[in-house]
Amino acid sequence: MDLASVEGLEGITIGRLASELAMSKSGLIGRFGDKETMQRAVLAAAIDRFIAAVWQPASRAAPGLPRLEAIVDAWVEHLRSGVFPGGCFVTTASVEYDARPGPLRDDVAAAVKRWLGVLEVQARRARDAGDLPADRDPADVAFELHSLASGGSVAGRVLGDDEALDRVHAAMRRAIGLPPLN
Amino acid sequence: MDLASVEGLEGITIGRLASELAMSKSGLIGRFGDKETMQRAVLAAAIDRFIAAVWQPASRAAPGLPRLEAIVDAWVEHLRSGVFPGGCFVTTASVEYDARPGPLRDDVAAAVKRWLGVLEVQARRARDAGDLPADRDPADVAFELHSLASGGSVAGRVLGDDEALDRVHAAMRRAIGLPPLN
DNA sequence: TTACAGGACGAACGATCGTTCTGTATAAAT
DNA sequence: ATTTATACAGAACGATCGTTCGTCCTGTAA
Repeated sequence: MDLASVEGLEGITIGRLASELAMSKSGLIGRFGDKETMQRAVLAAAIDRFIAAVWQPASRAAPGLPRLEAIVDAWVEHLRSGVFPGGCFVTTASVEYDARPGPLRDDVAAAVKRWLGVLEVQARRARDAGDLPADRDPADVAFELHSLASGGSVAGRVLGDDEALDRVHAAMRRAIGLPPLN
Repeated sequence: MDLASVEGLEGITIGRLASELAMSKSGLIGRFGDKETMQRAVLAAAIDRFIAAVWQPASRAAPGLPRLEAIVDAWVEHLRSGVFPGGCFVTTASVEYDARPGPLRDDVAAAVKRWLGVLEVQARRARDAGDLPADRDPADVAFELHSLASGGSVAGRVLGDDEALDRVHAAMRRAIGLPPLN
């Protein structure tokens, strides 16, 4: 995962990864069968880590706006933590496969769709509870949050801008009608 | 540019590009010297195309909010046009090099910084004219617009969602306080 | 004591990578 | 008309790519 977050899933090389793991190429690939299966396993592992870091703690908050706020906080904190030295894994994979059909693209799309669904459900609950404007489309809210996190973290990384994630956080809170943090 | 927008700048291969251009490998690389110089030339050409498609028409609008609106409209239209079969070039390059130092990373960072500067200037003008709230940070506005365009277009591509750019457009207009389009 | 499954190894496969060198043909300059 | 420069083809280079092969070692079951 570390290697792929920097070089991309497509940038993983059996030879290099094997030497990084102090294994032989054949010993490594024997675990998965072929490279694509290994890439899918890496992606699945990274998604699990995201869920554990963001969804799991946030799911303890009350449904609706409180949970949405908890998600946003955990999300930004996850991006800030630097668990992946190369930035958000799914964003990297999205860019890599958005124009390249195949199982990996399907896996990435499924993961993004699932996450957007989670966000949309909470946005709808928030709207039904009166915590979001009645004319606000929950799917719009979900898509906007995802776009900000994805695009913002990439821009911050390439610029080397430490304040970027603060801006992302502020924009996400603004998107769901929460007041600035301070 | 077509090839790189799909496979990424790092995914360009001298052999493949040469055969796509019906040239020999040596004939192609002879033009640039080495691969990295060629990649930088491709990136520069893509940036020129972006400027021509987005900034040039928008620069005819009055400074401040009108110009910001023109930029947003042209920007979304540029993303919609599909000039690059693999999506926004600078976003792809940002993800590829955000964790990989070198001249290409520097080029990408410089381009993003320059564009954010353009957006920030117009946001400040809009704020000074009273078209944006006085407590709204122009740099925040610039960063938010960039994040939405970048992250939103990628998400839309990987999901195969045709409405995605409409959502991006709406979110960008919302970010600068403009009313929904209809 | 034997049989066998699983994991990992080193070696090798053909293919492709980026780069370099040499030769030739065309166009420009003298 | 002759020289010079440029553009490109062709061949070859060492390196690395993903994959496959046969072999060995270890641990468990019969």
